[in-house]
Amino acid sequence: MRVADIAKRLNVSADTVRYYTRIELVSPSKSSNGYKEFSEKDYRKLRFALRAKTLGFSLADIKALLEISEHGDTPCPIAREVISENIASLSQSIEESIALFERMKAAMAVWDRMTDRNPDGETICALIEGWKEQPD
Amino acid sequence: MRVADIAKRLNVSADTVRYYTRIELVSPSKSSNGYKEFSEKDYRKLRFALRAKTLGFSLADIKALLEISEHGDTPCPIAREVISENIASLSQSIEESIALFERMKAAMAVWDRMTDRNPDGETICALIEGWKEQPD
DNA sequence: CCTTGACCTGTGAGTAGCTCACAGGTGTAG
DNA sequence: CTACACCTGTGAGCTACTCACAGGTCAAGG
Repeated sequence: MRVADIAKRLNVSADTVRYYTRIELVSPSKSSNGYKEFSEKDYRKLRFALRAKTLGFSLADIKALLEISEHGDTPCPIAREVISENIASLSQSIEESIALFERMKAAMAVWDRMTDRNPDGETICALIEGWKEQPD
Repeated sequence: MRVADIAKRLNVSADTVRYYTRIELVSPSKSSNGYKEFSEKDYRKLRFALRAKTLGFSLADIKALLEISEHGDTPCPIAREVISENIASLSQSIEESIALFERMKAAMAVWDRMTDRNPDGETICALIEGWKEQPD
């Protein structure tokens, strides 16, 4: 299989397959004209990578898991450890995103209230504006 | 003021100030030895940038707002437009993050149930594993 | 006047995970 | 054999920093 074939089978872009090859998640052989030639094993590795990605694994983590597996060991203890860390950090980043979301909505709300009374009011902006207050 | 002074006043790292200068959010003059020399106006611009960032504006957006403002126009209509778009995309990305979070927790839960019965079970891993199923 | 040494400086490169631009190769129809 | 569509690999670009590094600055001490 070449890049376009395997990309279609995996339902991702050819560029993504090329990128995964570039970071050596897989190392396809090269045909005489220099084109990448993917094996069935490469396909399964990439499929594994895409599945792991839906669980939030980074490509670096995935690469490590594949290497452990290639070594004959089970990657599972490490997979669990990683996912457990990821759960913690994702939980935190969701909270931060929600806090940001609230700030953004609050800013918009202030602006909406202002425009009721003051059609050309730019008051939301004053929250962040004001760097020009003095001439210099 | 030099990099370290302004960084301290803004409570950010000197590298951040240097970065903001590099992307030309501000363009401090240079003293004879090549060091950046920040004015009070630069300080206010950077303060504006940091405030806008807490509302989710990207540095590219902020740069645009500053340029509009410098031109003598009010950046507020654009600021509102941008924040409104950002609210939509952030809302979506929060939903996606939560879905990911659920998938991760589900995977961990499967693993927990398995280990109750099967101390060395690596079943969570089977969810993503299996790329080695055939020898090749 | 000189030197030590702490601290500060600018610049270049690295991060994650692609995506895009680009010059050139391949393969098939006519 | 020549068009021409399509495919290829590689290099660079994206965000918002952060870090490494070689060298400059400056006050204290000799």
